[in-house]
Amino acid sequence: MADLETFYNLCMQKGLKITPQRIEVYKTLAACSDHPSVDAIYKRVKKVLPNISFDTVNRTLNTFNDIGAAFVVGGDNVKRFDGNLEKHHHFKCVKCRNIIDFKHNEFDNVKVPEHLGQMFKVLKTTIFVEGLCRTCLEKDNKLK
Amino acid sequence: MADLETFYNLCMQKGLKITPQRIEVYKTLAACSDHPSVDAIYKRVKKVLPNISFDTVNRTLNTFNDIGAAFVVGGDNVKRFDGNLEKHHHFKCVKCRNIIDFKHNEFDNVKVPEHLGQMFKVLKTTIFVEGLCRTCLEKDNKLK
DNA sequence: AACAAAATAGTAGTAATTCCTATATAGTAA
DNA sequence: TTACTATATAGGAATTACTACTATTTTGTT
Repeated sequence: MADLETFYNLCMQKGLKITPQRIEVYKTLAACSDHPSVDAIYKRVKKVLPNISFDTVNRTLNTFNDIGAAFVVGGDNVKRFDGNLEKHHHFKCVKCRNIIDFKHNEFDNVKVPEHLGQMFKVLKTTIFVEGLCRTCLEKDNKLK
Repeated sequence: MADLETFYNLCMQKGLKITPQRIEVYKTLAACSDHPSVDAIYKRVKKVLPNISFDTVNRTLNTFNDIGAAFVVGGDNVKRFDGNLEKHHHFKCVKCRNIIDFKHNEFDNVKVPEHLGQMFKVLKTTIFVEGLCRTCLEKDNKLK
């Protein structure tokens, strides 16, 4: 994730006020290498700002998502945020629904097709692999 | 989505019983070109099977996801199902969170890296593009 | 036709997320 | 600095999505 100064600029550009809550949520998310849920981030931020409310954390994260300072991953019950702006890709087990990051340089420079680039402002392109993880595969085999 | 006979075979292979509810959910999902939520599918199926319960629809869709007869898309609050097994890719607007399908032949034969293929049984590989759709872009510009 | 395992209907329950409103704060301009 | 206005926050209530539970029904098989 980018540094705080970039964050300040982004906020000013979007007309968002810089508040201690936003700064702390931003720093917390930036320090995560996993895909924390809102609740997980809330608990961590609460250690620094004990009075912060769950709603504020949730609203702030959604705001970050809107302005492209964070991304939502998942597709499951719990919304998870990805503050890792370093290029990486996702594998998702369709059974246990865990999402695992992986890096693969060849995937990092995928060219978006012309017609899409004209219709949308593209912020991010990732490869999304779905299948069965080893644990779920073994469970499947045992059932037979 | 594949035809009913393929569905029957898949069920037998996995030891799942073939019920009118499962058949109807399958047919309904197959007829959708969008990404319906559980609730949307429930409402449609209810027209044919008025007594079906929400729980059954939800459970059935999750079962389909488990056996690879459908996929979950989204990563937002509401779980959405994709019954379109034809090769296609997704664009997601980070702001309004709509997911739009697009086809691009060059994306259809992405090779999964060696180490991943060894760790997981890969069922599907798609390109996931995130950014801002035209509507949201225009709203953003108006705010300034 | 009878049986056992699996699936369903109809809630009730749980957990995640958003909404509401009074209060507090950030950024701006005098 | 001070005052002002728009925005943001805290706290809790409300809403929504999803899952769990149990009695009953059904499937696939003897």
